[in-house]
Amino acid sequence: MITIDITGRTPIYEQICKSVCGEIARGVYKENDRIPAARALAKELGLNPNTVAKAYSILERDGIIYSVAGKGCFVAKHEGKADKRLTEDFERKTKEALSAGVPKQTLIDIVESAAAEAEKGGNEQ
Amino acid sequence: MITIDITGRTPIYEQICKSVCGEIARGVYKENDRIPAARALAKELGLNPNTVAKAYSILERDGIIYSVAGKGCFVAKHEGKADKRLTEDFERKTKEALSAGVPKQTLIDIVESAAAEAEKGGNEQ
Amino acid sequence: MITIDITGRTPIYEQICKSVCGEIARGVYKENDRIPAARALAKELGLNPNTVAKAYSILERDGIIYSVAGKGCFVAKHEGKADKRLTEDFERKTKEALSAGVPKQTLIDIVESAAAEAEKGGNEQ
Amino acid sequence: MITIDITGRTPIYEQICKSVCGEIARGVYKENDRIPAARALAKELGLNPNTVAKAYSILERDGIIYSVAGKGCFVAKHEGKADKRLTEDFERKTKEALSAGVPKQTLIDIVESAAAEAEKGGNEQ
DNA sequence: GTGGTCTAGACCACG
DNA sequence: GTGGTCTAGACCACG
Repeated sequence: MITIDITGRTPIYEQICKSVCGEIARGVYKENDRIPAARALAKELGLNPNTVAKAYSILERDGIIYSVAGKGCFVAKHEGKADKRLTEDFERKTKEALSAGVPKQTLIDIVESAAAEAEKGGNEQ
Repeated sequence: MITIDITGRTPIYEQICKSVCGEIARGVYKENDRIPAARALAKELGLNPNTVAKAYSILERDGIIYSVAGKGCFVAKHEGKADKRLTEDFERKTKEALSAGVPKQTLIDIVESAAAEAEKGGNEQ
Repeated sequence: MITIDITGRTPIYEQICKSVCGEIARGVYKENDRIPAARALAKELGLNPNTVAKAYSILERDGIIYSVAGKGCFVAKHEGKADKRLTEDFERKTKEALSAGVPKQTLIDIVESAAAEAEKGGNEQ
Repeated sequence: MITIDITGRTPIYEQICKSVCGEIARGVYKENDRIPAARALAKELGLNPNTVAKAYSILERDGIIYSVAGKGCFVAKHEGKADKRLTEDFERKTKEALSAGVPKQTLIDIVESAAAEAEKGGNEQ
């Protein structure tokens, strides 16, 4: 399930990109699988079709999906790009925290406790 | 030293907040210490005074500093708020990555390698 | 109707915050209702847009409204924060007066007579 | 005991005025009593002498004290002006709250609970 | 159109 | 000198 947060600084199209990459990384969509039509997804999420179209065009530009006119969008042979996209924000924030002087161990502790909480919270997926 | 990154989505005033919190967390400024005058910092960074003033007023609202009109801004008894502010982005991105299905170990590996690189890169701090 | 008092020590942005909270508390705007666009309100009140924007951003930080860039500002699930904001100044002044030695009954008398006068003066609301 | 809050919007000289009025209203200083010398009070509170002098000159202008060159400042026949000064902020905030739509009873409840808390807290004075 | 950010510059009270 | 407030006006991303 894709959930969109209209509050906050992350643009909606970016959230869509992340969600699709997440589903690709988790194997929901495999290479050459068709992903949901932009218009259908827009309707489902109550978004402007242009917003979803923008997300898809970014994913295409990044080599994660490819589009076939009149057919739809499909997962490309992306060689891990989808996975990398999921962690690039995390990596940037890691570097920022480290350069601000936060000790490595503090960060690892945060990861551990977040993971423990996530495990406890829900066993879906 | 505070460095500002013009590119990217993080507003300048937010970067200033982070930098000041970093210096407080590292003990550069202790409780009731005076932090640099808004106008002086603006001049040093080549920014408009309003931008620094905005950052300072946010830090005051958050209880990390207090301002005395006509005197300056001082570090408040903030009870770890400065430290928390440095890691809250990291924590949010950790949770996002985990809920997207990224394995805990992948995140820890990223932290480790970023820390190794940071250590190699510069020995300041 | 929002009226602004230029004289006195209360900043304009604070008066806007109070006014908006008053309208939320009175039910003029309910949860998820859109409040007036910052620029429209500024024009109506003859103020600079930045002043209204400052008020709105404070209300957002306080969790009373949330903003959706490109859409507008909306009333948040604020759990009485709007009401509390309307009485916090009064409460502070109550405590100050009491600790200065003003008898409780004197304060109640003031409230009673102010309320009587307000009722007589105008029947709006 | 006079305590000064250097944070917040209330100027120091205004706080001094309030404190002196409070002591007059409570009968600590009676008509024609000498109040503390400005310079002595400044030293005691760690303030700039000009700040205390400003407070005293305002009290004199308002007819609450009178000064005798070379002798000091004394409590004037002020006919309740000192008491009124202690409640004028409270009265203003009462009116603001009422005009914002806060019910009279809510304000009275706040006074009652603040008084109850004050009684419980300390029995000094 | 909407909010978000930033620059530029002014004036003020306070101390 | 210092912070606080405000106006004026610009540019941007988003949708």
